[in-house]
Amino acid sequence: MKKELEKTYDPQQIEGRLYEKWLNRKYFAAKADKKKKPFTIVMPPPNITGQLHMGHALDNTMQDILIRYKRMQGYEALWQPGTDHASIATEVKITEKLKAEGIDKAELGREKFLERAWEWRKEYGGRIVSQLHKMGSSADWDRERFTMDEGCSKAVMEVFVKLYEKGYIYKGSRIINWCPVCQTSISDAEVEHQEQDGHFWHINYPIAGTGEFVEIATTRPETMLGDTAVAVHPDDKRYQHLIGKTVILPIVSREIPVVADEYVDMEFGTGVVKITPAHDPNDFEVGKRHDLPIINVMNDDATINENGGEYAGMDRYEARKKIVAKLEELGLLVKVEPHSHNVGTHDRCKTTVEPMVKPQWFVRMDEMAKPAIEALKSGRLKFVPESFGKTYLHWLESIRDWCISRQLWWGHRIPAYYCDQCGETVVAKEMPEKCPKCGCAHLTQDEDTLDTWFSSALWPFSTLGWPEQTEDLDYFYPTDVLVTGYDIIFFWVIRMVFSGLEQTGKEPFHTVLIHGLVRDSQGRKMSKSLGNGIDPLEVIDKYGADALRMTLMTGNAPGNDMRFYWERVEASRNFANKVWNASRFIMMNMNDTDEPVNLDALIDADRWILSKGNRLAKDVTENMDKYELGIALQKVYDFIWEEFCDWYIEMVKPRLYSDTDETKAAALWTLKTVLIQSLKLLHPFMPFITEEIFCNLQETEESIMISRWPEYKEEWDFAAEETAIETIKEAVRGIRNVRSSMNVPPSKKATVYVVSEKQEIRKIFEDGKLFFGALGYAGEVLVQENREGIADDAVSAVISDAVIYMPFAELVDISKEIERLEKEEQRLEKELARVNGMLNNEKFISKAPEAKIKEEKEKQAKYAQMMEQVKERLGQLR
RNA sequence: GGGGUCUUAGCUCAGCUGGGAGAGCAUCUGCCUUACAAGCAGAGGGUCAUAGGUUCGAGCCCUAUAGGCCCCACCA
Repeated sequence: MKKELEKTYDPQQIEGRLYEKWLNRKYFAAKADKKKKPFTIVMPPPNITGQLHMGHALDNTMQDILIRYKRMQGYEALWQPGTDHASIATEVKITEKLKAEGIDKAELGREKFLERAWEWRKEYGGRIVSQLHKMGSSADWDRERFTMDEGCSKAVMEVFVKLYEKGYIYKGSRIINWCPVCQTSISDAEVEHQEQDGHFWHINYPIAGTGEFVEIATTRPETMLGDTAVAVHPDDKRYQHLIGKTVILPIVSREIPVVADEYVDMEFGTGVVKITPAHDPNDFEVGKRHDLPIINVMNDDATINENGGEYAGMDRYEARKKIVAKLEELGLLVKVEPHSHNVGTHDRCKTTVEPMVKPQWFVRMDEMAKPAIEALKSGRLKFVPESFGKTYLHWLESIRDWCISRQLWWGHRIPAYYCDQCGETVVAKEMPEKCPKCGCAHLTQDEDTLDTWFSSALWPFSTLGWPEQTEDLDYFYPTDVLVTGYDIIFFWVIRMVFSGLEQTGKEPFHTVLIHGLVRDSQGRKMSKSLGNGIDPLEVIDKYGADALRMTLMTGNAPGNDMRFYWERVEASRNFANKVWNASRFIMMNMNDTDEPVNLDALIDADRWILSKGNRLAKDVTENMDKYELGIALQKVYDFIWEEFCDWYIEMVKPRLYSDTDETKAAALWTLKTVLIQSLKLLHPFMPFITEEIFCNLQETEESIMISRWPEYKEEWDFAAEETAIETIKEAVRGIRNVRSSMNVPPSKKATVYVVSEKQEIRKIFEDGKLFFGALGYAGEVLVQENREGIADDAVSAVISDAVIYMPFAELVDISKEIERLEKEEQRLEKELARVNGMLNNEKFISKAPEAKIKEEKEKQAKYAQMMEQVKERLGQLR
């Protein structure tokens, strides 16, 4: 006897057990197998500081769905997992923790700090991984990597040295974004522009040797301490006479030149700009063109340094106040206007960044951007949805050099060594024994580490063994699909593409599948500060991983944000329960003799559902291949709930409950076959419940996840039977409709007459009498050619090619019946008007495709026929 | 300033290559029908933002407008 299932589905009881089973049986393991085609996804490595949030849940669900789908299709599917050291995020957390213990990072020193960091990694690095297990993620965990493990570090050194030797990596003193709180440089991508209300201070600068002034406007008065020029537009008629003169910088009393530069916008402000090369990227460029001195006036924590004279030691904003006050006192402050402008902030700590000139390492982007642009334009790389390709192109086309050095300790230390004696710079994978120039044996390694994204840019190939030419690299690389949120296209996707192309000559993947953000029910971003985040683990505890996965996948198109509602999780859980109970029903009715059934033994209803399921497999596969995961899931959902449960199972019941029915075995075979097929289609989305049912149903331990994905079968296509059953469904709906409008309870059975002139229609109902009667609450079903013997006042439902009559002796309400028929008449009139309109249009006839015309003609005939019946009934009743 | 995207039922959203507007939730009416009340059956509810255009035919393609969101950008 088959094992009986519990009455309601309880995910808690099965998820942990099944995941253990999958792990033990090594189902997730992929190996290079030349007989199979590979399919590879690299998991975006979560930060070791991280905890699973909805974004991870969505991201990983999508990847798991694709991996499970491809695995079932017979691909050697590798989902390569790992974690990211997340240099700055982790360093900040460790520093905070140290602080709480009363330890100062600087006092602790680099060595000891790194020891603590590795301890941290050991303690927390596995946390998020075990949380991903709860989602059902079928990644090959035995291959788990870490961006700072030996292999990845080796890849980083290799790339750094290669790019340096090629001249693509260089060190230079340039203006960079500096975070005064994190005390490190950051890249352009890490700067977030925020609109802030500020002021526009108009200041008079005295022109040297005259009693005149020139009025400049600035949003950051404190930077005037570092002014080394004043600029006007070369064509500006107002200021021609000033070019070449000098002005006296107020407060500082430095004499600085007036230069002409096209950067100045004559229309904006006063048309005169103060130039501070050390603290503004544009000014820096202007300074370079005019060979201006660079005077840095700030310390690393954004306090004013010794170049700021009496303001030294003050915070930049305090200095601003003091300087404005001083200018006012000197009578040089012309006016103050409110002004809103964009301020660059550090995306991690939200501190306003300070542009500063510092020696940093950069990656030259111009050459490497070209093939990355070409990859998209040629179609070798594509985004889903496509529109993100434009974002990608736009960024690459206007890309600037990438500042990769960070003044942090946790990360890959830059492999540059400086000779203590002659100062020579040596870039090498390992510290050289002596200076190649002067032979000195004392070299010191660069103190800086690399941007965390430098190592993640190599992730698709470093995890597969590169720079070694491993079998895995050869087999699994290039990978196939990259799944990620649109928020990290710039940080990560672009850098992987140009790195992949530069190092391996190939795009690291052919498709980038983009998803949006999971927001709260009010559409707000989930965030710690708002406290509106929903913990995926809580959802799993309450409703199960399958319900969470389904919630994240339904009703959402790629790239769009979605809102999280508990109601939606409930709906998903309800579906799981539905699947569970349908399976339970089937198992309750199965007998031990599992005899094979010939297709010839099937009746119309069986063939109908088989045919529907067959086409479903085809449709779902097409959607999956187009990455329309939400649509695919919706189709499986609709099929299981409506067609299979609400219709087919109900049709089959009278046969199963009868001891004498000869088609019982056929019914059971069909139930089981279609259920298994549906479970397989559902498995990528809801792995746990499908596994549990599949194994119970088949009495096997062999997982559904390694079963074959359903394929369309020609011999399961039954067009005629589909039409037949659709006719019966139409009749059943008609009956239910009539009964419902007359408030007839289901317990009240009636004789149902099916009247049709067409022999083939009568046959359909004769063949399906048993279940048609059950679905239509019929005491008895009589199929006949005309309405002989049927009371005139019997209620009726008109369907295509037939009329269904139900005599309710004591319930008749003719006026209601007429009302209903008149409504039907109106509906048909509208339909006919539409169809006739089309078919009477000569242009439609001459231009529309033939198939469409034929379709409309068939409809016309059908509606006309129904209309005739309705009119006839109305005539009789009136 | 540039680019993207959205505007569809009361709410949240689907809608594939143009060919009779869909789902979930909510609402209303009946049902404890021996898989499931986390259920079954039925019903109501939409000038698909607005205005033009292309087409035999537009929620879908093109143009403009309005509003929302997002990204990028060196107007000090």
